[in-house]
Order: sequence, then structure tokens, then C-alpha cells
Amino acid sequence: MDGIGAQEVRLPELNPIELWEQSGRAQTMGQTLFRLADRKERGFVLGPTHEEGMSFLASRHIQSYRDLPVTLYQIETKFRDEPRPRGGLVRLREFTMKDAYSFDAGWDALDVSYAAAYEAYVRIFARAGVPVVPVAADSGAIGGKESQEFVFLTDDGEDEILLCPGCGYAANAEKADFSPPPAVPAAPLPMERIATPGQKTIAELASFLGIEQRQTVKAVFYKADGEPIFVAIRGDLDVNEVKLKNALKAQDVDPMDEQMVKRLGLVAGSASAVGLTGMKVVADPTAVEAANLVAGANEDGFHLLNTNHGRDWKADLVASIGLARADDACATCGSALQVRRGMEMGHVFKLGTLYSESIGVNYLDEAGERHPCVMGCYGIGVERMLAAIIEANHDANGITWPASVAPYDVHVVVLNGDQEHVDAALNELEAEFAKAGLTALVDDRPDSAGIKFKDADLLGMPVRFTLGPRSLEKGGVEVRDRRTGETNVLTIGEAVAAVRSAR
RNA sequence: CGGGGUGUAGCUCAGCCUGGCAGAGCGCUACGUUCGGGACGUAGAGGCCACAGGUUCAAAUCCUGUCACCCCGACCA
Repeated sequence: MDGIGAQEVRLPELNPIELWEQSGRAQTMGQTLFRLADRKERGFVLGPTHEEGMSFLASRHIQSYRDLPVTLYQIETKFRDEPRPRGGLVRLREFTMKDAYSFDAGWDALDVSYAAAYEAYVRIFARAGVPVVPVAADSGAIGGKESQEFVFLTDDGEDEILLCPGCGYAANAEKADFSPPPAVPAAPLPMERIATPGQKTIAELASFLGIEQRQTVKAVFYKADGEPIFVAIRGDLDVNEVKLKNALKAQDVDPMDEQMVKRLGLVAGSASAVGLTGMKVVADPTAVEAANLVAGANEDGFHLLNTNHGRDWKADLVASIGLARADDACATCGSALQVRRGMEMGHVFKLGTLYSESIGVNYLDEAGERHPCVMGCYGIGVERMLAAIIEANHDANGITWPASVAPYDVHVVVLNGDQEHVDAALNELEAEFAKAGLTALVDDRPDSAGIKFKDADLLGMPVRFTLGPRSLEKGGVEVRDRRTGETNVLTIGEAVAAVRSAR
């Protein structure tokens, strides 16, 4: 971060609620905000992220285009009342985030700051020994125009990632574009009502009629911010709820509950938009473009042959809301997409002027005109990254920390430390560490050597020094590389110098 | 919030089905031996069986409720 000219700061965790009302997120973040009140009943929130705070800080200092660009960052605790904390360090109510925010004069300038942060992230993950894949992502509750996640691929991950082996396209399933299989070409035929007793699912219906699933329309019911939504999508596809939410510009999209389905008189298993009134109809292009699709007749046990959009029904909104799956065609090059699971390590966003407008971060340009700053924000989950570092750097005996992120440079196992000459050598060693600016974890417990060696392996500092009567006889300390097991006996001075130069 | 699971010694767990003395391994304490890749012997200490009710002659065990934690879904770094 410092390397790209970012400035470290530290913001309060305790924020007045007014700041969050100003940005509108007191409402939009809803339940995930930890709220509290002081003795005078003034409202506060514990910061779940710091777009508001950073914008407020920036608004006090940025006046002219000459003040820009500015990137501020901090490494600080965030609080989120998560619906379900889980997985040890993977999802916490209280976690540490490295969060950075850039302020620029215009979108082109943001692209430069964004690219710099992006490149810095690539270097950070490489140095920490965590293999990540940058993927296109949905920006979720943070908002903004464009965003990319850095994803650590692991079967334990919470996210589904689609990867294109052909062109390198990579995206979170929430966001992923793809080309649905083509429709079966046909000229429109007259609509026809037929009996389909007991056929509830698309698979049943298709095999009952001897047609392909892509020759049907699937009806799915949702509730978007309390409003009923009827979704029509070709039978061979599933709905991506994130895309649906974005298309509707809704805050919350959930599958419709049974009471609501009943109240609205919807016939699950035989529903369609033909003749439907009283609710908004959202259609995927696949349902609109194909001809002669089989749809529900809105009567249990009956379906309609040859329904056609425009003639028989009409969508209020047409938007791509299909969920990409393994083996779907890449939208760019047509190759079959692959699916992997992954864990989100970091996320970079082009925020735009969302917060600079609501909080009031403005600058005067060369012409003396006032504009809101164009912002970007960049986060890394520290605990989550810790989990990934260990996942990516361990062997059967324990952790194998990359030197760049090891808690200590050296693990010193002291044997027979009660012997005077061993103790004297240890004092000398510690003095050398101090002089060299190295940190050491010294194990001088009166336990057996085996226990201490096992613990050293488990904790996994990159280098282990063994200091005892036997090593001193051989001329100093035994130096052992945690990963390779390579062992040498060196003098105290040589050993410390070797670690220092390797760091 | 919906679904599933678990709460017993410091830790990991058995015991619960089929009610009847509170258990094991590890750890801990003492002594002796051992001592550079998780040693051994002997002797010990250690419990409101999550909590609150109920059933019963008798409850860790059966029933009801509460709480906490873990796992699966919606949220995200």
C-alpha cells in the first residue's frame, strides 16, 4: 500500500449513526449493522466498513484537483452482525480488514488508482504465499460500478467460481456471464392447451411431452422488497438471484413464501405469465426469444403448447438473470466453463461518486467548477487471509510459514538451558538477533527435545535454531530449514547473518 | 430466520438407546529412572453430567422448556 503512495490512517470504530443515515446505509445495511446508544440515547454504529468515515475525513481535506489523487488505508477491526458466523476464521462478527479508499478527479484518474491497487494486491498475495485468481464480481452492499475479487481456490470455499480455460475469463457465479444454449428454431404456431396430469417439474414435463427442457418456460416466484415478482426463464436454466436483484434494483430478493403463493393464486408446477395480472413479470432473454415454448396453463394438471412472448404474454422487464453452470459456454470465446470453489480474500471496487456525493467530498477543477471525487475502495480480510496462508502453506507436521508473513523469523529450541555455557550462548544469540533486527521465539521449556521439535514443526517458523551442549560442541547452533529439512551447524554470528540475508 | 447436531474432568470424548457407585486417553501434581524427534514406573489431585422444571423409590440417562456452540441454506473481507 505504501508502495503505491497510499497513506495510512486510523479511523474511529464508533461512528455516529447520522453519518450512516447520510449515506443511506443505515437502512440498506439493515441488520448487519451493530447499533448501540450512549447514555443520552444518541445512536452509534460499530463500523462494518469505512466508506462513510473515510469520505468524511477526505471531505475535510480535499478542496482542489491539486489535492488529488489521494489513497488512504487502515488495518482495523470491522464489526458485522452476520447472519451466520462460521468456519473458524473464515466468517466472523469481528474481523480485521485492510481497507483502502482512493479519491480521484474523474473516472480516468480512478482507473489509474484502481489499477495501482489491483497490482499491489497481486503482489501482496504473491508475497504472502496465497495463490489467488482475480475474478469479476458483484459489488453487493458496498455498491459501485465494477469490482473484482481475489479468490483463493479451495474446496472449503463459500463461493462458486466460473473459469474459462479458453480465454481466461473468471467470475464469481453471482456475476458470471455465459451464452445459454441456443433455442430450438421454429415458426410460431397457435397456442394449445393440453392435459399434463401430475407433471410438476420441468424434467417431468419435458420427458412427458418428449421434448427438450429448453423448449419449456420455467416459472419462479420471488419476493423483492416485499413485492411479488414472477420470473420466466427457459426451462433448462436456473435463476441467478443476485442478477435478479440487480435487475430489479431491489435490496432484498427472496423466494416467495408459501402463504404469498397461495394468496396470489399461483399454481406451482403449472404457472406461466400467460393471462397473469397483478404482479411484475421479469423474463430472461431466453424465454423471450425462443418460439413455441411449453408453459404452465395456471391450472393444475394443464400446460400450454406454443406460447410466444409478445403474442401470448409480455414481460415488464427483460434482463439476463440466468445462473452460469459448469459446461455452459463462455460468453467471450464459447469454451466450456469450469466450476471451482473459492474463498474471497480481497475485493476491489470502482465506487464512483456514491459516497462522495452523499457525504460531500468535492473538489474544484481547473475551471473552478465543483465536482464530487470519484472513489475506489479496496479491502483484504486479514483473518481469512491467515486461514488461506496456512491452508496453502503446510505439511504433515504443521505450518510452513512463508518468511514474509511468519510471526517470528526464527524458532529457537534450547536444550539443557540450565547448563551455564548453553545459557551464555543463548544470551549471545539473543543479542545478535536484536542487533540484526530479527525476531525469535525461544523455547526454553524444561521439556524433552522431541516435544520441542514437534512443537517447532507445528508452529512452522521458516528457520529453526537448535542450541544445546551438542550443537555447541560442533561449533555453534544447528540451523534447520522448516520446508526442506536441510540442516547445518553454524557459528552464532554466521547463523544470524544467514537468516538476515535470506529474509 | 429455516433445517440438522452437540453440551459429561483443564482438553478430546465414552456412558444415554435399555434409569441403579461418575468413566477413558491426554494433560496436571509428587518421587524415581530417562533426556537431541511427542519416554517410563509408582502414587495422587481433579465433576453442580449446560441451565430450569417434570416423571420416578431412583435421572448424566426419560419428558418439556431455555441458553450456548458447531454444521447446511440467504449475507460478505
